[in-house]
Amino acid sequence: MAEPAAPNQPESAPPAPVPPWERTRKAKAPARTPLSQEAIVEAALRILETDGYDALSMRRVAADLGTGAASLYAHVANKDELVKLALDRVFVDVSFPEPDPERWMEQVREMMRGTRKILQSHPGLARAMLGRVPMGPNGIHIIEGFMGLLRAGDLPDRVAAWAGDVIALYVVANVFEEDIRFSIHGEASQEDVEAWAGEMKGYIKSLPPEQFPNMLALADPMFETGGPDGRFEFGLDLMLRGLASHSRR
Amino acid sequence: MAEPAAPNQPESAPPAPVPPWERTRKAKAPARTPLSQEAIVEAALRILETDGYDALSMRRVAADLGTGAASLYAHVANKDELVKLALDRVFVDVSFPEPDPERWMEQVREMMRGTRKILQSHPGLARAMLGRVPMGPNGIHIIEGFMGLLRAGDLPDRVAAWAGDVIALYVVANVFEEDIRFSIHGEASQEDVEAWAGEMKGYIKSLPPEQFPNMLALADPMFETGGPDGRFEFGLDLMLRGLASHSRR
DNA sequence: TACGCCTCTCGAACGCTGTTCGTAAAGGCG
DNA sequence: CGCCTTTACGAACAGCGTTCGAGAGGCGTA
Repeated sequence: MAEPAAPNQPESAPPAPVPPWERTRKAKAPARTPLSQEAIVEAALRILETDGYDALSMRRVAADLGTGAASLYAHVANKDELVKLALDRVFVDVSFPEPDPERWMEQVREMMRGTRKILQSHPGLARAMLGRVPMGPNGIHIIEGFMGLLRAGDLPDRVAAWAGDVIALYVVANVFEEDIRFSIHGEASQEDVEAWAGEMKGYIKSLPPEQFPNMLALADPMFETGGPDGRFEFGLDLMLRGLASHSRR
Repeated sequence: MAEPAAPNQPESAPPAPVPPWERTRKAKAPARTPLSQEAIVEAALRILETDGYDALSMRRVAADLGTGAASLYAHVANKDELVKLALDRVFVDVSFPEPDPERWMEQVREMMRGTRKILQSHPGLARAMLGRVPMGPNGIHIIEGFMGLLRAGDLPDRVAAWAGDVIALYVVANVFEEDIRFSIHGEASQEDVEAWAGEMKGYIKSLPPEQFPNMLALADPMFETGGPDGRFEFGLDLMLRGLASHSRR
């Protein structure tokens, strides 16, 4: 597929041989399909965005590029590296403000919200981030900016450095968990979630009170969804409160 | 394995037909290989424990049981259910104390340490927990106990309920991240980790100071490993400090 | 211009995965 | 003793990441 006349178009494939005049004209331009690392990474991101992590396979990326899986390996060592490249690529869009000691906590909150949004829009990237220090050319700037915000909080160095880790892990894990819930239960609507929560609540309340007094007491808040961001915000706030207790400011 | 007449032995397979006397003897006892859900779950846990998550495949479980993969599906709907069953099975070993309002925070700490240890000893279970509410017959008791501890902290109901989620997510994510690091870099020894940290620290310190002032300032604590538990304890403490700020006690 | 080199492409194949199907065998029951 | 339900499981399907090796195109040199 993807002969000179129509490079990288998955569904074209005219079986007719290329006419001679076209062939000579092509001799100058890159006649081969212009495969490149950048194109591959972008195709991968597109798949991640539209079809999720499980749909991301080397064969699928290659197919979207109008070629075979083997061709990718000339530009990318393996799938792991591809995912890592995609990860760093997406960090271009994470922004961070100039640290302001007066409102550093709110700034951290905003930065984490933004990071979460971006990870959410590319299901599978969260999974790819876990267990890695994403220090690509873009990632390293993000980390620098994040550390700047934490340092504005006048925290002990060790607290600032380690808290960065913990908070980042929380954000990533939060998105990953959500991804998994999607992939298990399907992309449930808010109503479906509420319905499921209601069911669970009913189940909890049917438990023997003498054996499960605490779950019974907490059944309502436990299954109060809090909207799509409520619980995320709560956890973020919990950690920021913990940080505040370290701050000398 | 090690049955009377040696069924379930992957490498035995005597091609000779079973002698008649043996055959009649068999008629009473369960002649078929005594496959059961329990045996399958236990085999799965054994694999998880010794060879990690990536080694856990239906074929491998079946092979360890001296049978074929298809046989498992009579007792287990699919791999996902198998993992879920294994998850609940392992929760038998999680213990939790009688809530003591005087030291509830320390009790939470201990319970989370124990949970982490158990998850660590079965790589892959952490992954299986993400995105699930592990409410099996055992899991539900664990949750009840955990909620009891949090309630002993005299927190607002919503804070207690949601904090349980957040803290559990943190513990699981922490172990999962560690698992992944293992599977990427191999089971690195403490010295390897220290060596890698030293390398990274050197790299950070070689960065242009005007572009990366914050990372430079935090390079040392950032790559101070803190031992195998240091960072986990720090994160746990961070969240408990946040909880303390909610406590009415 | 012609040739050889060198890089990129990519079909085919390997060994792995989870899962399904259909057959075959064993146990309990009439 | 024979039927019938339950269980076992080899073979196969569709997918995966990755490797190999043949072939094609562009470029530098003669």
